[in-house]
Amino acid sequence: MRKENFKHLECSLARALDMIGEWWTLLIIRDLLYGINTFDLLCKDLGIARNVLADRLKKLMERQLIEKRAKQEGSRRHTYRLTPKGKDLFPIIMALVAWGDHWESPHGPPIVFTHQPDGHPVQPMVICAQCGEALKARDINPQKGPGVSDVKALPMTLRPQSKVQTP
Amino acid sequence: MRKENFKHLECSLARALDMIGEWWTLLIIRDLLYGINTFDLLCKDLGIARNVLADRLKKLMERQLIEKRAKQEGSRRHTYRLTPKGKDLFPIIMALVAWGDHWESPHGPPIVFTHQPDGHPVQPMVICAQCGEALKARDINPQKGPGVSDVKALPMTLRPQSKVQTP
DNA sequence: CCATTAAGTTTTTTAATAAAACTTATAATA
DNA sequence: TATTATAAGTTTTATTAAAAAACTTAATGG
Repeated sequence: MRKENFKHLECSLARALDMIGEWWTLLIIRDLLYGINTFDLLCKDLGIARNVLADRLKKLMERQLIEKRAKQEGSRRHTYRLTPKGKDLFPIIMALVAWGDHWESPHGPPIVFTHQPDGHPVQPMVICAQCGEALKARDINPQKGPGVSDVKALPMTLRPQSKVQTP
Repeated sequence: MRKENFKHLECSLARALDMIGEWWTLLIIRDLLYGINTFDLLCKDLGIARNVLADRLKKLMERQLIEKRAKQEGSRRHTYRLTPKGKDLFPIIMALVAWGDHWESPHGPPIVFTHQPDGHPVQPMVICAQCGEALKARDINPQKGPGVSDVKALPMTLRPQSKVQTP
């Protein structure tokens, strides 16, 4: 049967993954951040099949994460650019890179990112902007929010008749 | 042909996605964080097919993001738990949730996460732990790191003969 | 004007997903 | 104790997506 999406879940993680959770998508966004921004460059850099790249770019445009611009007026040669919505994924990509550096790079990071103004190595960390503390799972509690349209689609722990205990 | 992995890329994002980039995987980890931790509970909560869930759990165990424990000694009823490596994805999940709340939840967030000790709504933000600044793409520059084993697998912008310009 | 490049599309093969039925063992209940 | 229900998968079949390579169409560059 058809590959499912996550629209049946009342969850912003599911919604985010519906936008960028497909195979290759986050790597395409990474490349656009690097300035690798035409169809053929993306194709060559990632080693992605052309039909798959075409599909992903189309979906990313529909979802308004990227846009396509003609290099010259009326030309069919294009450049793909991230929209603000797409650029806003940059910090998350950096956090994933940091996770990969830490857990999956035994010989040291393949890429080091230097941070302006003084060029120190960047060290991504997720904090709560409200209180400044680093995020830890045990300090956080999920509750039903204002955007709920179907209680049955919430995670079990948040449904009224829930018998599952949070850890 | 077989669905590719990203081992041909010298990039910690690619390595992270090889661990958690498959369909469903991050939602399974989210559920484990919520305390939804048995096969049947996961199955029911997510609406995932049983064979796919079995495949994902097996891979997550191989990759040491989760582990399985018998509820009682010798029993076949199990509980799945995140390892430290798996738990370390929590801040990233929260950052993705925040992105989804911001860009994909026009009626407000479906779930609000309160933050200890005073229960204010959490507001995930990625900063540089070194200098304390919020991460912005323009302040960051990628450079070849110590873990590079094949220069041709680096992103085009970092290869010696590169002609692509970073934006 | 001719070769090359860019940006896809089409075709074919292979792999992954979904759904439902099935299996095996354990736990709860009458 | 016998019966039923639950848990944790596995198997089977149908559908969909991905990979690779060839093909198309238009625009540059020399």
